[in-house]
Amino acid sequence: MDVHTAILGWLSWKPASGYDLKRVFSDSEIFYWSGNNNQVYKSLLELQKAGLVSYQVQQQANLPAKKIYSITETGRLELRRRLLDEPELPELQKSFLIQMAWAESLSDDEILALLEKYAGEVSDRLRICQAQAAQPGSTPERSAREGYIWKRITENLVATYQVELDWALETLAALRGKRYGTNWPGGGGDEQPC
Amino acid sequence: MDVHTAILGWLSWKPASGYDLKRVFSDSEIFYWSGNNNQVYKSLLELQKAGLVSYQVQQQANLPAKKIYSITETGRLELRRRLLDEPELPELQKSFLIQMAWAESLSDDEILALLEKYAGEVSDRLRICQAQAAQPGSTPERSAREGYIWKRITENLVATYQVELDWALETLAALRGKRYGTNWPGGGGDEQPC
DNA sequence: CGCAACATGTAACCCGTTACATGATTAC
DNA sequence: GTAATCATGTAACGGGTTACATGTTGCG
Repeated sequence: MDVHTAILGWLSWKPASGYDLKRVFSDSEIFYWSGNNNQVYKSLLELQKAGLVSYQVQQQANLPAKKIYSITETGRLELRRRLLDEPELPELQKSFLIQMAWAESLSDDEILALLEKYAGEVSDRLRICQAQAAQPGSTPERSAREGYIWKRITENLVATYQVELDWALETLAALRGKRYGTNWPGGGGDEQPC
Repeated sequence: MDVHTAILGWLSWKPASGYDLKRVFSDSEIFYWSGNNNQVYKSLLELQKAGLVSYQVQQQANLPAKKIYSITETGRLELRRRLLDEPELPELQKSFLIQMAWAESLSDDEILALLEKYAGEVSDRLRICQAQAAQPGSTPERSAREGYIWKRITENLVATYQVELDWALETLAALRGKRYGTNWPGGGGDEQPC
């Protein structure tokens, strides 16, 4: 999934400058992966050449001029086309699992320390996501449907980090108690401590 | 989180050829992201130059010769060092969420179709993960601790896909029923339908 | 004075993907 | 015969990251 789609999507909501886009992407949990100068400015140039976006220069007193980009009609069509593409599975790159996988040469204490660190970081991130979910106005809500979808998007991220945290804490507890047996806690093997 | 670590890790369990590594990585859910010729063979050359791995050529009747790579003592030390690195947060690239985010220009039916497709694919992947969890011998179990950790790794993936599936199904149900309100189903906002 | 925020861009690099190249054997 | 598996590699490309380059305003 490329930056172009993310930019077209955002501009289909409201116009923005390259700087705006860069900031909003790198601050966001969903779009973070396209939050750097190079991509944004390069993509905007390409999109503009392809006629999918256009811009107007806006002069500002005491601040540098900015290029306000808007999506064109062609751009809207192209975005629609991309939105209808086959959905892709999430790409999970959990490098921590690789660390765990080959941790046999580490001591119990070293593994526990890693897991604690991991749980802490996941927990921090979880709280950030929950906080972002709370602040209004930063997401589009042109219809009840759209508002609901955006709520679900943040819930998706929260839920994802939540299972990750649960997983880490349960693994931690089991390793601390040296409970290596066949599924003491629940029974089903799933993360749903009802 | 590079391929080097993944390779060193695997070789710390047992020796393998480039071909073995490539196959085992691309078939795996955890290591899939390093499953291509180029990376594996290039990494092996670099690791060997750095003295972290060594190889012996093994001739085979009726089959091409293969280079069996083993980890060196230096390699083990280097691996240990990498295992103790700060754990990284999982990198979640859920391009589907971007599709949902800007779906305002799509009709209800189009969005429902996307969600159904997504749920189907996640469900398929989930079943693959669960199946892989069942087959023994493919993962190291040099100690009860290691066996447990590998079990937890597969459980992590299963749990991750499970929340994703639950999320898709609940979103689907809500959109079908046009329930855009504030959290009808549970109450907490979390994915735990107890 | 130095640093952060505003604002736009470029250059170099890393790493992963796709595709290409070779060549023997086995199975359909 | 033609495709798949075994086995090793290279080349070209794409996309994302880091760092560089430039210039003003405002804050501590």
